[in-house]
Amino acid sequence: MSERYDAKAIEAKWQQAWADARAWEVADPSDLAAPDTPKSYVLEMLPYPSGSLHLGHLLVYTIGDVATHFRRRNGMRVLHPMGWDAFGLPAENNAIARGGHPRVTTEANIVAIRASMRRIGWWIDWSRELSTHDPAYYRWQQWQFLRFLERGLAYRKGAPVKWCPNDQTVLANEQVLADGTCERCGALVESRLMEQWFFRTTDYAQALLDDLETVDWPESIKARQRNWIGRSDGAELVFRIEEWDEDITVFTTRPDTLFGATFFVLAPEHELVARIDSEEVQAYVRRASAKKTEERAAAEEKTGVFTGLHAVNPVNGELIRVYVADYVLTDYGTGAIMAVPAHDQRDFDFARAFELPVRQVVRPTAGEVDESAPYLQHAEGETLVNSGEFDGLPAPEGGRQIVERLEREGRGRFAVNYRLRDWGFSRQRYWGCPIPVVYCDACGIVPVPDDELPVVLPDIEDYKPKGRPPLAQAEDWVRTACPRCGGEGRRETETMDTFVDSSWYFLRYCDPANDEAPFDRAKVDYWNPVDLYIGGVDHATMHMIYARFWMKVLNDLGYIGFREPFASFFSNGWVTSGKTKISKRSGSAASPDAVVERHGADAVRLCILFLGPADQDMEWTEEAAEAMARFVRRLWRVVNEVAEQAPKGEPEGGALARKAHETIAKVTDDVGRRFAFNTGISAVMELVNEISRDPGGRDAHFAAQTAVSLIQPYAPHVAEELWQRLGGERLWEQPWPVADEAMLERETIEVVLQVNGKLRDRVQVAASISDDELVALARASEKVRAHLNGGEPRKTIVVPGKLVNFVV
RNA sequence: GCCGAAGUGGCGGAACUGGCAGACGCGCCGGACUCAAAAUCCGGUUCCCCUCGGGGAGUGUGGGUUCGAUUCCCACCUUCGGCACCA
Repeated sequence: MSERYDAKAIEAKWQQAWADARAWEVADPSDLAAPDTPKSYVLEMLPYPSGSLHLGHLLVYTIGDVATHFRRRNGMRVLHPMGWDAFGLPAENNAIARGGHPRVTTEANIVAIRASMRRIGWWIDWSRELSTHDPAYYRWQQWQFLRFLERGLAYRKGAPVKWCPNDQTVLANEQVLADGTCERCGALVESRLMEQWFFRTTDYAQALLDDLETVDWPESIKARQRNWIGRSDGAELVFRIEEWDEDITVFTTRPDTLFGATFFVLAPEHELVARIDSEEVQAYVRRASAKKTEERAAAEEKTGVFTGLHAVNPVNGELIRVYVADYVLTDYGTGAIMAVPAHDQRDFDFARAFELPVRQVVRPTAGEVDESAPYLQHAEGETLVNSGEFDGLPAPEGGRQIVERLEREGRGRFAVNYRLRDWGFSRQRYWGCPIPVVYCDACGIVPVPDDELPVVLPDIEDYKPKGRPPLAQAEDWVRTACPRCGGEGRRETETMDTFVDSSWYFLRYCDPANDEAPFDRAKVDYWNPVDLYIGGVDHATMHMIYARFWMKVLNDLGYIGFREPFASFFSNGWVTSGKTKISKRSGSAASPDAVVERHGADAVRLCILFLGPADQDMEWTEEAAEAMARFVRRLWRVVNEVAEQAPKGEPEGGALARKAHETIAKVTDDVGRRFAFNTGISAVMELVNEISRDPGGRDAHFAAQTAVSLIQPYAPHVAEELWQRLGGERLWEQPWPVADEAMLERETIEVVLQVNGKLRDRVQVAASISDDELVALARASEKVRAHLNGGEPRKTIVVPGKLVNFVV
């Protein structure tokens, strides 16, 4: 009998061996321009060190780790680094609530998480570790910001912004959830007019949309980004306000309905509305702005007020009434619309409430028109009516011709509108990267010179925002000489959104110690784009859009040679542990530390991937962890038996050897191409079951070596130990096994014999059998003959290697 | 409303380009080893009929293509996720 399996001892032993060999570090090739081996950059989204590791981390980093091992052993130079998204609100709020500097708590968390990660045995190149709160890192972020600023890609403007009253800071649009609450804390977000820093993401809206075609991402993630960018094709049309003789542009996707515009609406926040000298109008505007965005959308009845003004329809000169109504949004399109109640539900509702005319201008070619609802179709089958010279044209064509005419008259043009808006990135909080500018009364906004970077975040006493950013307390820090005129200047007291930190961190891993530039272009161009990016869907529209935007800018500025950061993306599922019974012994809920302590790292790594497909949500259960611990023990026992009993040497090509080769083919496909980790593990379990039937027998040694080698990416420690017991050395350096195709061909295969599609018999035949021989063999089968009833088949279907089917 | 994903045993889930549906695991049932229990090992486990051999039904529903459909096509139902007074 072999000795008891001791996970803790084996895992510690091999982790020490790898550390001694510095096995997990990866060097750049000696010639970056002509690399010796293919590279692969495997990256998971960097963790936020606000607490300790959780089961979600366990999944993400184990997926990346398995991919890392697999690619490494397939002869690739694999970069698999780790870093810390250290800035951000939770650390700061925690500091406010419990005292202590956010840096202290954050760094303590990093120490703990790093220890957990090492205990799990992830194959991470710790020599490239970075943290976003390190001045050596954010120095270069400030440097890049200044390059953006020079090109006008970072700018300041006063704009209505989303304000979280709980976190006392501005939020980016992406950080506000659909129900109008803060993505971080859940508080209802307000709208405020504030001076803010923005990045010009809208300049890149079309590129962000187009380049989605070039990346290998799940369709659902691409769809979310398309949705978020929200391209609409239509036209901008110019209406004149008759009383003021002033032009207002509207955006519409339905220029074909222009003759049906029977009134005109301005958003309450539209700049012209403030100039309307009417107490009734201004009272309405005040009421509307008091309402939350959410209430506005939920309102059953359309509300609004007539301004007394009239707009001139550019296509026919018709005068229509101008209303102010809050169903028109200020931040989409131009904040003004032409209202076509006959063909738009919202305009129809408003027209009903205010008894405005409804004029149908698009008719279906066949069928009756229902006057009680707007007619919304817009296709070749629909034709224009009541539209002057354009009558009878198909709707889309009519729309084109209307815009073309207005274009000639200077009253319109084809236009594209995006839902995407510029990224507001300044935050009125302490724990973030300082924005390196100085305000000077004489010179305005003055960038801090490159050689004075980094602008280091100063220590302060109280992190709580009190109507001004907490950094304003650091008066000695704020007061500084203007870099341009030397006069009195004040430093920017707002900090950057943490999404800036995570927009380029994957570049820094390629050259983490560089103190002369953010990175060396040759190194970054060698490793990037990231070949496999792994993370949660929750970052599909924030981080993943910002990082793409950042790369496009860096490419345009000539700092990098690629435009997309993430060539392929794997979106991992959520892990829950709701139903897990908390063990009385451990006394704590399912945390990676606790489950690793109970079951060992190998079992836990296997378990998280065996629970189900890694891109779907899953539930962690103690039963599942026990099951995988059981498998590891079984593997241990079976392989040890093989090591003691089975003859070594070349495989003899028996059934077990064949099974081993089949398993190689299956696992290679599952890990390498399909990311089907659960079925890959199943295949190895199946092989181990086979071996256990006769652990001293023919081919058992080879089969055991194969099983151990294949399970190595999942359970590297036990695999290493067992490999050694089977007589091998340094499994981590062994090439990934290759299925012997010739053997798979050589052996016999099972062929299914059918009559009329029904299974009648099975025969084992040589894989090399010819179709004719196979058919003859099938005819000879008594079971088949019984169903042929002595007759001749009408048709014979042969699927090579699979079946013969006689149709009678 | 628009966009996306998914419906398979008691459960998690397999079935890669149309070819033995239910791999692998959990749970359950039976057995071995134990004074006993735990652990471990062996066998069984979609449902319904059947005396053994076996037969019939079956992958959300209804059609279709095909010798053959979980897989392809059409229509529908349900669930989950994203976006949305977006002009």
